[in-house]
Amino acid sequence: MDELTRRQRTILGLVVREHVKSAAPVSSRALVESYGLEVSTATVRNELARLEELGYLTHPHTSAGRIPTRRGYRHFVERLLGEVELPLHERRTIAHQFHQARREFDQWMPLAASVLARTARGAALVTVPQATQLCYKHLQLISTQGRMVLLVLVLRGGMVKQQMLNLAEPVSQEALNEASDRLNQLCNGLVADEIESRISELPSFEADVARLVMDMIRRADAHTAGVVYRDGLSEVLQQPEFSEGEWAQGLVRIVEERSFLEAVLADALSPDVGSVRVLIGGEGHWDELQACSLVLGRYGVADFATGALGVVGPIRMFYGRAISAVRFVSGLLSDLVYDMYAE
Amino acid sequence: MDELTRRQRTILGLVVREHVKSAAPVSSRALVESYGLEVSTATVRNELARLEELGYLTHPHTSAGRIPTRRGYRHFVERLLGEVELPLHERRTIAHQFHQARREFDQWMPLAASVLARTARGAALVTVPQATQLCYKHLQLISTQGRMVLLVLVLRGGMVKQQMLNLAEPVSQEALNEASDRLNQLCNGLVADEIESRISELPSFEADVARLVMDMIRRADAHTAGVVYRDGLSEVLQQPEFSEGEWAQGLVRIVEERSFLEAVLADALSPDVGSVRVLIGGEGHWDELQACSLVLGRYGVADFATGALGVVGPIRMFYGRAISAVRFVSGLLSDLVYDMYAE
DNA sequence: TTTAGCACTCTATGGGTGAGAGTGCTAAAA
DNA sequence: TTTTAGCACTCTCACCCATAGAGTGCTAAA
Repeated sequence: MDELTRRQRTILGLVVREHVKSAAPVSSRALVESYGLEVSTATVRNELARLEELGYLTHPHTSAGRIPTRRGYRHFVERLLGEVELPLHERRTIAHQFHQARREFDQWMPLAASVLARTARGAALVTVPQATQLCYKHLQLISTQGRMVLLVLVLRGGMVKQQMLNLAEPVSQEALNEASDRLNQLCNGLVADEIESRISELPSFEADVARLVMDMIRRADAHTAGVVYRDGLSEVLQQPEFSEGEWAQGLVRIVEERSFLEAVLADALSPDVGSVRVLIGGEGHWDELQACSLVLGRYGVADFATGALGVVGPIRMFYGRAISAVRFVSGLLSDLVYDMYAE
Repeated sequence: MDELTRRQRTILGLVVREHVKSAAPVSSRALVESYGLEVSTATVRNELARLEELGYLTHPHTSAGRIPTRRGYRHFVERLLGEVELPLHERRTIAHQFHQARREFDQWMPLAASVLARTARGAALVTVPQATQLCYKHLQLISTQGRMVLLVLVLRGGMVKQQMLNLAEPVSQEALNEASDRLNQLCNGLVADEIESRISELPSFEADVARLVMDMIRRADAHTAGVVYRDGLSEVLQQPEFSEGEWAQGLVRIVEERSFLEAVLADALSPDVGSVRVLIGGEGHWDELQACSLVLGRYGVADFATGALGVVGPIRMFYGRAISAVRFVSGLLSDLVYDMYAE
């Protein structure tokens, strides 16, 4: 992997930027004219040929301009982009929106998805944060009718699960309150296994409820794992590469098919909160994603609860905006999650 | 609007069925050969010409076969389809799945979407049920750290809302329990306006919480209104009419853009629980939906809580399957919702 | 090392052609 | 009056060809 000269780096950067803007192959003339290079088209052509030899650029056919290869994009993202940040006014607006919504848990994910989609100009994906260790915080049994009871379980971190249960015989709300209180005293802060070990200390009705609660905690992960908030898919589908042809398939699949998304996340997402990974054109082993790139991040509080967020777009996406948007929104979400946890 | 002869109806029905299967224009020969009609192609051609004159069929060009018009599909759905039902074994399987999930509120919507998509062979949309009249059922204040408190509000019908609040000074969990109890006694079964009228009866801390609760109840509608579960979009996008060209736009927009879906639902969805409406090719006033049809239903318990569900597909969808699937799933969901409500 | 000049290659476009599909019409048959 | 066979007609589709234009690669000179 030879070093590139300064001029080669400049030209590679310009080809990427121009192609991202125009969606068409970039010619030597276009580069010289649009960016006022101080050299002739022939010189640029020589450099383009060299960059192609090195694998950063390619040709659709002999007499077309150059387009970046995956490797070209990768080099652009890792070496040429530098540290990018959203403009201050955008950061302010976004931070303000998150501040407004800070109290309303239900709003966080849709807000994050919407902000990401608009800021990064791509389709946004945000998963619900998953607690690394789920533990009991509070339980309430609420009688609804006859023998039907609504069980509301609050886990540490504010996750709330609900389930109906059907009792063998009617129980008054007062009795339900007492049972709830007893369970709350015994189980506060415990994980599923610890609850299991204390079940024997409980009267039979409470023990039944506790068993159910254990189940709910154990399955809570699986249920929420898949909940993904999305935004902006239809805008991205209007990009020329998707407007016709079957490239749109991969884009729609990653946004709509939970299992596909999970596979890609498992493969490409970093375990570290705050880090951002870029997956370009499927990186050779996701055929459906040849025309797409993903910018993926993880947010939350390590060892407590983390979630994933990302932007999907055509391979010629605005990487600078996407990366800085993912990083910035990830930070805001992490702050919100952090505030929810007792230190 | 002239009456059609029996033979014309038969032929119209066959054209629709054949076109739905083949996705191509249907020729007179194809009809005679595939369906063993006892007449010649010339006779069929005469009838086809007549059906075209009456507006049920059209031609893409002179020497192509016929395809149904919106009117043709409409007639097919309303007059020719008759009462359709899913085969018994499918109904059994589906009912069984819903029975398994009956206790787990969070599973209802994704299950319904997944079943609908697979059964109707289209993209499924299911909205969360919205209570017609939201009323207070239970509240719990849970201290998390220092001055942060998690407020969990249960509404009648099992809807659970949560919100963080930041107190001016720390309050112990015991005091929070007492406040919760007082509010629960006073507010059980009340709607937002009734709570407002009783706020003066409460001590200041509880009154503040009650004001917040009122807000939450009033905004609960707006928040959940938009929550839509989806499934099967990527399968539908593989249909030939969407695989290239810009028809896919309308399909993706209705599935992904909340506001667009809401506009269409407001326009086309019947207010009656259990009824099913069919919107064919946008019916002339939704341009984006020219290539799509929707089969929409409403489920729930009238005057308590209802939601919408539907199937979106190409205009040449399997209307029989879609209608019966929507009707059947709607019934199952309605039963679940009914069970949640006190009579 | 850079550049001007030029030959070369490939695409995109438009016209032209022939095969094939399917219709509409007409006139005869039932 | 309805049905049908036969046939002319129309339109698409696939293919080929020629041409214009874009853009490159190469060579030789600056």
